[in-house]
Amino acid sequence: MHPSDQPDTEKLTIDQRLISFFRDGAKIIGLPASVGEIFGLLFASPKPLTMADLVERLDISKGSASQGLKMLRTLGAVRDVEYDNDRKGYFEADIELKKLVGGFIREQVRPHMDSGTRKLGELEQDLDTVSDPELRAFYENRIKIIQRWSSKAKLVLPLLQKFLGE
Amino acid sequence: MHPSDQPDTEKLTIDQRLISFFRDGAKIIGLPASVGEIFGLLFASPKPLTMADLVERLDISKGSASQGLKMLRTLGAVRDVEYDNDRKGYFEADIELKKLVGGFIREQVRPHMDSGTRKLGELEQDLDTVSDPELRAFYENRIKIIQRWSSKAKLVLPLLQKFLGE
DNA sequence: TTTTTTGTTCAAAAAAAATTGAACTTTCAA
DNA sequence: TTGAAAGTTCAATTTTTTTTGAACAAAAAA
Repeated sequence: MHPSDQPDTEKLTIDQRLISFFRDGAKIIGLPASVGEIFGLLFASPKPLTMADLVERLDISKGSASQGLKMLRTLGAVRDVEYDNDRKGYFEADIELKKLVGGFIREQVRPHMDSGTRKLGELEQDLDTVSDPELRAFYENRIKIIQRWSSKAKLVLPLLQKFLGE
Repeated sequence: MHPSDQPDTEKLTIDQRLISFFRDGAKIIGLPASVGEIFGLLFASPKPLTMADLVERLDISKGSASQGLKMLRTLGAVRDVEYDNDRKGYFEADIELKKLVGGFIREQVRPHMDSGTRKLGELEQDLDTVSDPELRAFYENRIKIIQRWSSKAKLVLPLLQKFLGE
């Protein structure tokens, strides 16, 4: 019997736990685990970190670190900061929920919604090609249903942003 | 030059388009493409379909059809119906947004949120193990930030459901 | 019964997505 | 300039997820 009766999970440090927390969070919203880990480490760090820090502390490749940072910057979840008047780039996690959610909606949700809206339009065009009147009426109704969903979805996003902003 | 000057996408039938629409939608919310296709075909069908219909019309395996239907039933997106007083099982798409979103939240969102909440609790426990007071104060603040996010998230879901329920 | 039809399960195969790392580019200091 | 440090890119690899299909189980018809 081992001296410690604590389960495995008890041995993790706070920063390891934060990294794991954000790794899981990233997977949930459909982002690569490495992206979540990078954000987690930055979030858990009292001072800005370099790409080399990420590579070392997360044991990931330079490629992953570079690509992950790129994605996080695009999402507005990480920002470049001056530090140590050093030529290296330093990074910091953004902690404003409004900004994080806003970036996610802008980069991940909107493009999908726009493409969905476009496809829906194409669908409507093609109604003319349906000759059987009964089937056509059925499809018309189905398309109306999706359109109702779509207009709700379009209202929800700004509402959500408003709710999360402060 | 080919006689038709229509691009490829113009040749699709309405049901093919609906299948493609829901395949994309499924991928976006992190469900397998086949699950989206099954829902799409059911949504596009004026009458209930059997598993054999799905296998034939979507050209998927019996295994995929069975698993996909299972998931869709769990989500409350598809229901069993009596039809043709036939021994076979017949299925129909559910078209109530409230129910679709509710099922998704119940099956996919809540479990993740609960696990996140648990992890957050563990994190808080471990604050005691941080001896450096400055670092500890930093972590305390970080955890507070996540807790604020978390309580917002917990308010958002019922709000969302209320908004979507007619 | 026995046979046929219907549906499920799950190990293996295929497909998709993430990650690596080496080659390349950029930037700055010497 | 040249060299070294920092960062990016992307084809190849690894990992993860999805899909398949054959074996199995359940249920009803013959």
